[in-house]
Amino acid sequence: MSELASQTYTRADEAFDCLQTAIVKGDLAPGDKIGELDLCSRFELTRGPLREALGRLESRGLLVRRPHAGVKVVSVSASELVELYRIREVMEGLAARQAAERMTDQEIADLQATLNTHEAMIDEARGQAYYQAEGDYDFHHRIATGSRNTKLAQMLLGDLYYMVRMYRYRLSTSAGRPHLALGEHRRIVEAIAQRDGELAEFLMKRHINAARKNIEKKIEEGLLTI
Amino acid sequence: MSELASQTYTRADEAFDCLQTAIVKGDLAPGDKIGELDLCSRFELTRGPLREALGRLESRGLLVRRPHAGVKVVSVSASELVELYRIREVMEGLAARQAAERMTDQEIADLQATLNTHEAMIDEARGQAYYQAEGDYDFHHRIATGSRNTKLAQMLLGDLYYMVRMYRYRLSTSAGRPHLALGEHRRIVEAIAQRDGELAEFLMKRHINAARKNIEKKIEEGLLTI
DNA sequence: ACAACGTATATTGTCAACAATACCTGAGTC
DNA sequence: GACTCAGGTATTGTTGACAATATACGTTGT
Repeated sequence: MSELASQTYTRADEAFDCLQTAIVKGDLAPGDKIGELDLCSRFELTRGPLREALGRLESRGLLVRRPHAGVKVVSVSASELVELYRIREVMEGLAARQAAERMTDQEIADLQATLNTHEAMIDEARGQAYYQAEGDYDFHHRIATGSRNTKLAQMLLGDLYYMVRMYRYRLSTSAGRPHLALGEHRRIVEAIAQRDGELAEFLMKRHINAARKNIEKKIEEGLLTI
Repeated sequence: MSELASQTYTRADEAFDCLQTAIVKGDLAPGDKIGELDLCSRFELTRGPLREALGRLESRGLLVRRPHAGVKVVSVSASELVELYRIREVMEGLAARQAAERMTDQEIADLQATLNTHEAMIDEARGQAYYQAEGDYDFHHRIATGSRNTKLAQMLLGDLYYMVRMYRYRLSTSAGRPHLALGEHRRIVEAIAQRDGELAEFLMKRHINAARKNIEKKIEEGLLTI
């Protein structure tokens, strides 16, 4: 996760990663008032590094802290998930545009290669779950970093994606439309390969828009109330 | 700054605010390897809360930490400032759109009132600096919160604006075009008042685009190399 | 019986001492 | 003279104990 692996891995970093994955995977349910001591014993940590990690997580909006009252995982509503996708739409649109302008040919080739891998997985009808979870993440991850926009990548990779993945784990949403999504991914990469930033932005926005509408539909059907 | 003033203000919060303003105002120069003890004596703090604040700041990208090597304020380049404005363009565009859909009539009235205040200040030719620094910030702040998009507002207010303000203090950029900016602000508010989200988004994007081009021009002229 | 208050407890916030590590200085060698 | 390597030092990371506060419970008064 960390870019160039700062040789020494501090306890606070460890705590941060543990907590983050625990929150994302749903091991720490939202709304729970969870004590620091519980967390310490759970992750074999002491309170110092733990508190530092809690501060970071709070700053990223994954949990909320009330002084002397405790920490709880942020409770999330379905409508907020939709809001997240609206943000993704504009930010990843920008990322796609800049990626088209700035990615190296090698990076584009790699991106196409990952898409082929994903296609193979879907055709074999196994690992659909993988494709939707990690594969999709991988695709968007590459474009975010390919934008060469440090802050943009940081916001997408460090904030938004974790929140989206949190929802995904919790509700196993984003189900369905694997072939559809792959096709959309292909078109986006095509536009990037042709260095057509405007088109790449348009396609990416439409892609995420479609994902959002898919989620909204599920909410309508009452499958997604949190 | 904190939304509903959590009665008790912890030392870590204090440290966080002190450091943030110090960074934004330029009292802590970027690139400086600044020691924890120095900071402690400077802000009358102890290392515990300080470290917690440092973690939060690092998480927000205002400073970088290398284990056992120290903390330094993130050094920023002119090109990265431009990248920031590209992000602002799409995010604030979205904010304007959602604000047009969701702001209360009262909020819109307040927004118009602040614009009148700003105009009076400019006409009196005093407080231009104020208008450009705090006034502009105030305008964008209101729209961000008016979007009713929690995460969007959090990202704009908690991350992007601090970075932009950091640059502003440091280079006293964003100079010029006060009347121009005010006119653009007025048109945006008009669109919001008419509940025309699409237009509000378009105008906001163009507004920030203009600001970005203004900065790029200065960079061309060599006035803004960092 | 219900409400309000005061106390008790458990949890969080804070502090100061200890341990580990990166950087710097100096000597030695090529 | 320049480079390498080793040790010292200062700074950071970590720990455990202490202080402050919010919640919960029991008591008391109406």
